[in-house]
Amino acid sequence: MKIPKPTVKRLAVYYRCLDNMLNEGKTYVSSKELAERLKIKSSQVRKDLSYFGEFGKRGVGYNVKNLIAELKKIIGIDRRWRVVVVGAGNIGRAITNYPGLYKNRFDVIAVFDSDPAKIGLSAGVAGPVKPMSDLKEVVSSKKVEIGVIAVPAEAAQDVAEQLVDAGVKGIVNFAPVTIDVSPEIVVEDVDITVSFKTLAYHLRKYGKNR
Amino acid sequence: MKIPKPTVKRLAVYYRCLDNMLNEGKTYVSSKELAERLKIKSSQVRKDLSYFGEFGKRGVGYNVKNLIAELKKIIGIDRRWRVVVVGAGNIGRAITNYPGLYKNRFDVIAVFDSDPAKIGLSAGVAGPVKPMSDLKEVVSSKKVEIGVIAVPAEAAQDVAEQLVDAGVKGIVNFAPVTIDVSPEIVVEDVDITVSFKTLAYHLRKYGKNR
DNA sequence: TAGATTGTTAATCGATTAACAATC
DNA sequence: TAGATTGTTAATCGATTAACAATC
Repeated sequence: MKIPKPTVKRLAVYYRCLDNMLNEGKTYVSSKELAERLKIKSSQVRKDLSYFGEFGKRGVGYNVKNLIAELKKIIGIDRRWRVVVVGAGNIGRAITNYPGLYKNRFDVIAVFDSDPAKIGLSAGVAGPVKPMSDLKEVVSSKKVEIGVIAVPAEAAQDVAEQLVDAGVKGIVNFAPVTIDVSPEIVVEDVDITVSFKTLAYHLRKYGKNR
Repeated sequence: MKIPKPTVKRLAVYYRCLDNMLNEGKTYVSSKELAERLKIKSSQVRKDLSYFGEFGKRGVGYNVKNLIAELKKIIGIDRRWRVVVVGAGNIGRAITNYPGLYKNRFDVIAVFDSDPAKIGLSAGVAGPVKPMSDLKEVVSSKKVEIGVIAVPAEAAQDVAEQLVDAGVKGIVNFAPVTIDVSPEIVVEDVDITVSFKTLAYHLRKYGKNR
């Protein structure tokens, strides 16, 4: 069955929300409660989940722990993923040491940079920064599936090609350019400034109406 | 006229792409070229722009410089915005020192943290980390419009309330919880792990088909 | 049983796309 | 003029929502 793209994004949101609810001590939750917390409709929640199976009990709701476990399987985080980061600048280092990534089962196992001055500097959890010449060896020997591009726009395409050549299957691209790779590689683009710009757009609009 | 939400997001994408094209020395661009670069349809580009005016010349295309200027006005970045960051951890520091933010006309003017051990440490471009007790004074005296939440989930709601109380009009929330503020405050949620999870979902799916 | 909530259908709503007259 | 590309309409496609029978 074809899954709507927005549904896939929301699965991660449900997972996060349920995790918070579990911490609050909730054992059961209804689609209504979940929807209210996320400011969406309860029928949306039920529809999204229904693409993947029947996880609730009529009249009762969903068992929080159980639904979390099911979502882990659906999202693909019932296992750990190995990640390398290219670029030891602000973004690269923040990603590498972001506890939320490890918590969500992504292990950054190495950080690379082309700047000789940065090689050997500590990159926190991922040990010292490694030279680009080590990339291929590390990716293949450690069976790394995901590469993160955290370099300036000019270098992004070249880094993308090196990552693909080294053998990663997916790329998270923080560089502000569209990269061009073969279609079997999954690419997720993240532009940190987009949310600020969207905010500016809405703030401006509100201002105009006053 | 009602503007589709996806259109607003794409405006920022067009802006970024045109900026890259300008750097490549392009003076005119057609909707076809822009669309190919972004892997969308040319009619989508034209439709999106048509909500805001007529910016092209039939038979010729769009003047790159001119379209950039128009998009700046539409998005709301024909002026600079003042930003404060709360949380001097990995994410807070990366946001503060991210050159792309400054380039896109967002000025981080101060960083705050509740941890006494972090007060006074350098936060790069924004000077030393300030205590939360200074937040209200700084926001009002410097006329700050945007607040960034870069604290752990548990502290996010409290920080959101302090930011609103201090007078910000919009919030970019990096904490992995939905925050609850009065509806005239514009909130953009950013979850860094979502793109990794979406990647995991697609990688898993591809694997299954093999 | 009575009350609650699921899973699913069908209707509605919103976004994308093709097509083409207008016009540079 | 001939060729190209816009701006816009109308058709299509996809996502959300309301409604309700099923059932815990």
